[in-house]
Amino acid sequence: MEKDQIALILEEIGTLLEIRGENSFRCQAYHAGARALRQLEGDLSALVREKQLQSVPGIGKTLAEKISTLAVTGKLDFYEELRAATPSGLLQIVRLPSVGPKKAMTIYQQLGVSDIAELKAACLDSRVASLKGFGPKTQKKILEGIEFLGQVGQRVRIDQAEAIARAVLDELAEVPGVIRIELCGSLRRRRETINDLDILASSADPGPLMERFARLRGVVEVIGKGDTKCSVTLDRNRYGGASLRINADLRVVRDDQFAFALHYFTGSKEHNVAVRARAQKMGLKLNEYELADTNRSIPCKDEAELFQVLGMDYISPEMRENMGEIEAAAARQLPRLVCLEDLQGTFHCHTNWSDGAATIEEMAEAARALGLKYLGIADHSQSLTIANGLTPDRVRIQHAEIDRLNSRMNGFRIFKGTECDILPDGGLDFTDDVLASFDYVVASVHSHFNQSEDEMTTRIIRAVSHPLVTMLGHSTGRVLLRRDGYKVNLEQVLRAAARHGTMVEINAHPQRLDLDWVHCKRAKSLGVGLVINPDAHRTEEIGLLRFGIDVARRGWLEMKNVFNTQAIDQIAPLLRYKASRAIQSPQLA
DNA sequence: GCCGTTTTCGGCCCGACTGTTTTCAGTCG
Repeated sequence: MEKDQIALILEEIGTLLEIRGENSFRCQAYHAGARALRQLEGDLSALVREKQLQSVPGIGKTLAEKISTLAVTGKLDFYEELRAATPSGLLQIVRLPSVGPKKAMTIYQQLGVSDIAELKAACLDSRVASLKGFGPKTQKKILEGIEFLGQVGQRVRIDQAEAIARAVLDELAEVPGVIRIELCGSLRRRRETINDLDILASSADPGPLMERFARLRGVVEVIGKGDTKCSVTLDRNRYGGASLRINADLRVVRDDQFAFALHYFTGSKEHNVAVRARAQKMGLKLNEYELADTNRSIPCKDEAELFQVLGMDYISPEMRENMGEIEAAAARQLPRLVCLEDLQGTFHCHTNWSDGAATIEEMAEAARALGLKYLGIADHSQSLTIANGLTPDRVRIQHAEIDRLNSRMNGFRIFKGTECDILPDGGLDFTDDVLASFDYVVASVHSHFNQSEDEMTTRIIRAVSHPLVTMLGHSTGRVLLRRDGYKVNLEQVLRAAARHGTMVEINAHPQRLDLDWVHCKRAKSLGVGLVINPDAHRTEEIGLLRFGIDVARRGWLEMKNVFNTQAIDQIAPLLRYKASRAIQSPQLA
């Protein structure tokens, strides 16, 4: 069984134990274990085989045994027994807002209600409101929560969340008395999908901000509102887009509390716990309002000062996942993360020669306008007829066109590339002599997504082992929140890429964003070269590169790990390097 | 259930808010 599946089971065990009223720290341990597993770099089966699971923070003796059992046999008696003893519908019920494990258990024991449908019926004839500790408002919230479940998926893509957040910040910034205001939470950490918006502001007078927030243009419901904290549901259609709902929280603090609150509400939770533990060891107390020793508060005007007092270098929000960043910051060994301004060009863009909307020249001019020094054109290859893939004859004509454009583009270079299909058997969609006519080759899977994991892994490894393949395109084929990627053992693919000097793409399109950040970090440690590509089909999509930078930073990448930070005069010889290396070392081919 | 430069036992974040109460339990982040 794979680690993501096992993580889901650990999470479910944690929730089931909560419903049964188990010690909350024991429940937490299962949730923490699930998260540790998800963020695990490298091969789970190897860790299991070598009995090294316990070396992973958050996984102790018990969890290591249970994970091993699941990994090897795909079954776990402890889990089966828990499931048998607790109606599975309760797992849905505890996810409803304002319902937690205690209320779920009360509903089950007092009313015999064990799934959402029964709960809805119980609310409609007011049986829920009559329970001790419940009332009409709770019942109404539960009903609304059931409706909400029907109409929305929970997470939202980062680009969508960001657009709504910008509109909200613009409205709030006008409110008199606002001193500082920032986005926090997973959006500030630049995760690929976002659950809700967290906004933090400082002001000596929170009242007007709270009022304004509850009346924002996008608000369809006020979930809760106090003196310093307010929660609302926003709908994007109030800002002119298609309907998309997301919850948003605003917290207002005094300005001298802002640095602590910003760190606290940025998270991640795991990072916060670890930082607080570090503070405790230093005899300090850290919470969302202050840092203090036994007799006095230690003022910090911003996060940089906060980290400094705790003996650490500044940790960028993207790295705050308790994945080693605290130790690295304390040892003054944090990487200098790559940033958008470091990018000199990019390699995976389409034009109207295949399924893009713009001409080669328009794409090149758009890239130049963004400050880039070169652009790689990688239109689809011949077998992708649905995207008007290029035949070898059209490739030759396109190359002549690129030569013509290059002859008059001062200080800018268009590189000749292809996004060449990886055929079902791992072969490539052009013959070697055609492939050799390009400056570089991006190899991608666009067909036969439902091969077995072994077939797909073998297929992709064969492609990245080819001496003329420069980089692997979108490595999992996922479309975020719409479809999972194909089944592939990325660990093996990354190892093959490292062995053959083939780069792996970070696809910057916010609908895709593969390689994900965990594998990105793994690729770095395996010595795989990464390249950030927008997969642009229109001129304005070249700007999507910034979402690829987010992934790179979450994956701890530095300039030297990202190929397209190289200056224009370095690029051409480096693109030829792999082919020449293969010729010199034929055993690699 | 995890963890250890004060601990192999005893901590593990805790404050805001809501809805139900009439002083507080449960949820949430």
